[in-house]
Amino acid sequence: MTADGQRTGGGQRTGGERDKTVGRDCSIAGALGVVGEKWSLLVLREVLLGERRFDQIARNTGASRDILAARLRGLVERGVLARRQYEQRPPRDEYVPTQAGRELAPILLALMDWGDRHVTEGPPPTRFEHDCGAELEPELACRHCHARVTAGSTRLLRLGSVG
Amino acid sequence: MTADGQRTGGGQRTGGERDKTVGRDCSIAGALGVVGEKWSLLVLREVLLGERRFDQIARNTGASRDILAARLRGLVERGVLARRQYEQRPPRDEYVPTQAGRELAPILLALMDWGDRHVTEGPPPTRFEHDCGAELEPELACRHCHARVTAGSTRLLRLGSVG
DNA sequence: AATAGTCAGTTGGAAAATCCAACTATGCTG
DNA sequence: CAGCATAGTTGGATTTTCCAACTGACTATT
Repeated sequence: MTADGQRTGGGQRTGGERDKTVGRDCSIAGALGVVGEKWSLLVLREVLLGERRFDQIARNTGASRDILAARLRGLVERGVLARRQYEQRPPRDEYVPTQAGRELAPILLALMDWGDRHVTEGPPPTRFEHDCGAELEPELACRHCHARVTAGSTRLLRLGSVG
Repeated sequence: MTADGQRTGGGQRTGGERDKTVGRDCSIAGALGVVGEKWSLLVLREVLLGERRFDQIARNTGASRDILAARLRGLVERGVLARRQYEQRPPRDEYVPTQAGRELAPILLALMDWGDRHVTEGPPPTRFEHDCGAELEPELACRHCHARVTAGSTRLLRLGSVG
């Protein structure tokens, strides 16, 4: 689990193996290699919500404690979370998001929005308000023209090869 | 695997079990219950890229054929993909994205962007151009004020409970 | 000082998911 | 019919995950 996987590895391969039957060279696969394991994104959700202690994260995600310990270790290794002592008397550590971890927040919000619209029945269980005062309805936009980005509004410039 | 999971189920639970030690009621968990299994998002990537045949998807993702068959079946059941005959003479089916599936494209693009910036070394293996002519650099924006949405620009209005 | 409680994990063994190569099934083509 | 292509399925090995119970460090209580 030597924090490699990147470039060609990554993929969906859970462990930290070496490329064998790789698949397409692709940063989606790379990203999933870092946060795509079971429970990782839910752990990150809790941390971003401010829940930073082991027991709470375990309770709120539903992950079993051994897997949670493994995920936290992995996310710290890969730079998504950092571990910090927040109390000395009983020496206690907490997990906080790194910059890279905070930059996953939009992805979680987009996933939440999709889940609200396509899987959750009834009203959204969790809701956010944006700084502008409106209830958050996120959408992906182009940084340049600020128009919405959808499946049909892009054209492929270059495609990663299939290693 | 009765396409339930939703509301409270979903979670990270891979099979289609019933809530036991659920975790927070949350549409992120719900969404991951639909597309969070290993390989699902890479399969969707291929389908959205236009690769719609079994063998190609297998090759381009690196998933083994049995798992791929299970994923395709699951994604069709859950309404992310649809199966359609594209040829009669040798009767052949292809997998195409549904509307819900196409609406996952922004999430894949956001993941790709994050991967480009935080895990892939070197230049992005895959690049898109937006309709506006600029190379795509996606960001999450508020549908109302069109400002960028980051980890710090939202406030929690309501939080799903921990079932 | 013993006892109990909290927190953050670790352990061992069972269950489930994934991997892999080989095989089947269907229809076409020569 | 033999050979090829596509789309899976099968069986068995390997890897992950689950689960409950346990450890270890420290604090609070009596």
